[in-house]
Amino acid sequence: MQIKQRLTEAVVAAIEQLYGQAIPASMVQLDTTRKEFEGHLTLVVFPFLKMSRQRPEATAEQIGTYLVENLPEVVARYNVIKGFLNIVIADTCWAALLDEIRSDEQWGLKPVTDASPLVMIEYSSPNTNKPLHLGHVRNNLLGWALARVMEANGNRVVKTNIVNDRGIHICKSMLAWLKWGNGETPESTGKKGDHLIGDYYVAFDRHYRAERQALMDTYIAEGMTEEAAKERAERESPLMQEARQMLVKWEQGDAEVRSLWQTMNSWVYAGFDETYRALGVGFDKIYYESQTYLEGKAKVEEGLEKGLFYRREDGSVWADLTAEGLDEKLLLRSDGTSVYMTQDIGTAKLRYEDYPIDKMIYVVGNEQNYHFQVLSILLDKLGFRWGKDLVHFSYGMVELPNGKMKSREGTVVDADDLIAKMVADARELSRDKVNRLDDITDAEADEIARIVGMGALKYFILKVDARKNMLFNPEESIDFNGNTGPFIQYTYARIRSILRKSEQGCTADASPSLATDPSPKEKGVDTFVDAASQSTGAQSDGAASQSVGMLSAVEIALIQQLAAFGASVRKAGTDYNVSVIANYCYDLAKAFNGFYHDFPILREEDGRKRALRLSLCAAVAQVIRTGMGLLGIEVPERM
RNA sequence: GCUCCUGUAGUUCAAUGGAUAGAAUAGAGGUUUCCUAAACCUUUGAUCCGGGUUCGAUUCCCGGCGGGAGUACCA
Repeated sequence: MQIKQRLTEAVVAAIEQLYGQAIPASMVQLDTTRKEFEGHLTLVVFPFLKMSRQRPEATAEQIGTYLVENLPEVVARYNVIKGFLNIVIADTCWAALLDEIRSDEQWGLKPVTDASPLVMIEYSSPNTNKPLHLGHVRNNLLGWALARVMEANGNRVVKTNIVNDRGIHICKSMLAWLKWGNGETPESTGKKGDHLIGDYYVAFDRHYRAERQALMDTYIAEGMTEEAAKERAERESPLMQEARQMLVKWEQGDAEVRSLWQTMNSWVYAGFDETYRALGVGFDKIYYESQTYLEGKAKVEEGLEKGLFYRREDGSVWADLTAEGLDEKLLLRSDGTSVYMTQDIGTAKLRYEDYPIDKMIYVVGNEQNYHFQVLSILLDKLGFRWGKDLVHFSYGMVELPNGKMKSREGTVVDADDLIAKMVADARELSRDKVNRLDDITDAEADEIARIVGMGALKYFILKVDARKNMLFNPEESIDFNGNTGPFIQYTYARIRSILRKSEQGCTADASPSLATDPSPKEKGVDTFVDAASQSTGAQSDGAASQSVGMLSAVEIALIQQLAAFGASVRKAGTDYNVSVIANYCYDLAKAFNGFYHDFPILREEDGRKRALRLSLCAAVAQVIRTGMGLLGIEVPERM
């Protein structure tokens, strides 16, 4: 924000001049003034007391006087309360800022160039044996939003997905399909492929449990302890043995197994694509574990030769991380097959070859914090430039009222079901309100319901700090009122409605509406600055709604909030916290609604005030659209 | 046991070490001949406990207590 920056510089100069001390800009703390005091920005003077060697009030007075004298075009006046210097910014500054916002569609975002750092973000990363559930939804929405936020902070972003397409889990589904599938396909059943495969995964588990239980009962009857019986049953279960054999065949490249594997995976991918499309997420580059796990093995062998790792007598390969305060970590099993960590190393190798990565971000649940701590150290040892500083964007679990979601126990909230329900609810809700949109077509109503339903779902998830576990109660549907996505979308739709009306009105009576001004560049500045400067004689007594010339306190507060957008984007980027943007958008919409309720816009008779308010409306709509866009949330023209 | 994360109104969430801890929802009450009432206004209600650091602590440090996760030749 320009105003804040100029003030900061002036304060640094003031300290230099008054107390002869050079201070870093970071010492200048300027907060938004609390609404019970007069002022826009408040300087906290406590940090300067040691230099001034005076009481807080006296210090604040001195700095305030300096600012009024040396920066009169910005600082209109000030007041002091204890150690807080409340600064009133000149109207002209706010008016100019409004024009600045309107002149740049991308306002608040940093541009990306070829020289920008390259950030790779891995997210989604599904297993191919079951459909996506609410936990994946959180991952996908966070990953997408984080990518947008990193872009908005001036980074080139590559979005990537590592698909876990091989392993025992997919063999279980394959086996179950062979045994009980009767040749079913997505076409023959009309089921999405990922759901069909998921059903077989569950079927396998059901049969396996029954089988295991029967074996256990036999062993216990033979006199084994329950624990020993369970262990033996798991080892000797014919179903599980078959699944393991299938995995071995897969690794050996058995044509029949590979062919089935490919067919079933293709069903799953078609299903995933549909879900990804509904969520509005996508990827620039997709990796498959079936293509990376061998690379990982090679990389581990390489590390073994360099003496970074060691081999035990049974043939397994380990990394000793006790020097780093961690344990020893398995990298290759005694039979030479790879583990999770091996695959991540292999994936890293391929990515390293494909892109000049400056920073790598993994969007993965917090249950894997330890894994990424280890991965970072291993990649660093293996010579990956970005390994040491890799970011594990660790997010919390989505919990249900009765605990965690468990695929096998069927206590999951299915992504497709949830999406369908949100859109259906939005459609249902809009039925009561369509009377005001009487010319609407069914297709348009469907599209609005999609935007609003998805908006509710996305905002519900993204407004929460990603690190925290969050609760989802399927009994209570996600809200459309209050602090929600639709609230913000509604605010946007209302503004758009006003701007449309003003366009119609403008062509009719040629009133000075900025919303329809064909050349945004020539609008505003003169009009607003003139209007505002004529009013500088007027004094505000701080009463909330009293106008200061053209700009009321409420309008200035709105502009000030708009001005803070860039800072929110930066904070979201440096903290890797997209919820900052969600909360910003809510606060802005909330503030606008108050303004909308109390102030006439189209009905305002003073042409210049009307133009200014329309411009303010347009700026709010613009920032809401940009901010929500960073979250991957669309905004409707009507709703 | 050890490591990490986390404890804020009844509930779901906010608060770069700053002024009287904000919202939403639920509860109570109000607002529509007027630009979209998915809105607006009023009201009830909270920092787990004990120390420490300092002008100032929900925030940082130490110790408890509660919740979650990890500590697999699973991914």
